[in-house]
Amino acid sequence: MSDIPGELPPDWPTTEAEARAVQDALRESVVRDEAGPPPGAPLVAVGVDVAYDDERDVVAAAAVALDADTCEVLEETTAVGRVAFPYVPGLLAFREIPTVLAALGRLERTPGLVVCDGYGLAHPRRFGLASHLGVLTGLPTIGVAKNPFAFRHEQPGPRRGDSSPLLDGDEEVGRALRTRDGVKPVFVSVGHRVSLDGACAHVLRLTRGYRLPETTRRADALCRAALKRS
DNA sequence: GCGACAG
DNA sequence: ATCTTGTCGC
Repeated sequence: MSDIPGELPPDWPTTEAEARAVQDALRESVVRDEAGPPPGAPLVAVGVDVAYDDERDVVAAAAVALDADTCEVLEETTAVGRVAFPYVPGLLAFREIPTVLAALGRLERTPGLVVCDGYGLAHPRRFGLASHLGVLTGLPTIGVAKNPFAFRHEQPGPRRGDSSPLLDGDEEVGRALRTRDGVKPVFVSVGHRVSLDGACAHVLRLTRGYRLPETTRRADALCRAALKRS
């Protein structure tokens, strides 16, 4: 087994006020001055995602480890749990991380990079899901979101690889990155221990013929399947 | 105060 | 996220 803590810290919050306090306490632990794994070198890239059944109050998470060079699947794990937190914009981590951590903890390999669904530093308190998961595991993480959340951006150029800054006021908190010619961009932000340039480079490298990187596509498919089987 | 708002 | 059929296009 990898040495990822598969369980939650003892102070895991149950109320919105506690959750915001946890974010404020942990946000300074985000490491921003590491370049992260060099794009192009051998890398185990892990995608994580979560699916919900609010009727049954069930949540399923998946972690899929890929060879970043070939996108070959190396390993897949899942975990099922109870929905422990409502969806509140800005507090997504508290809804997703418990089950994601359980799935990650079942991985044999240690991820070189974790690709999350959502945001990292592009967050009202600069501590979105990807940053939170990074701080809890110590792993390099990035966030790839399908929507710009509350942030502004100019339309990037039309070609794959074109990008424009994602802005909170005048601060660049992420990037709108075109992964396919003429297709709506994805929104990339730093989670932990990776630069923004590196994050975008990895996203492009992990994207093969679809808008979303293979890591998130695989994780999305797997957690949905795990939810049905549960 | 009101609306918008990752998944 | 999830509810949901067909449909247009490469």
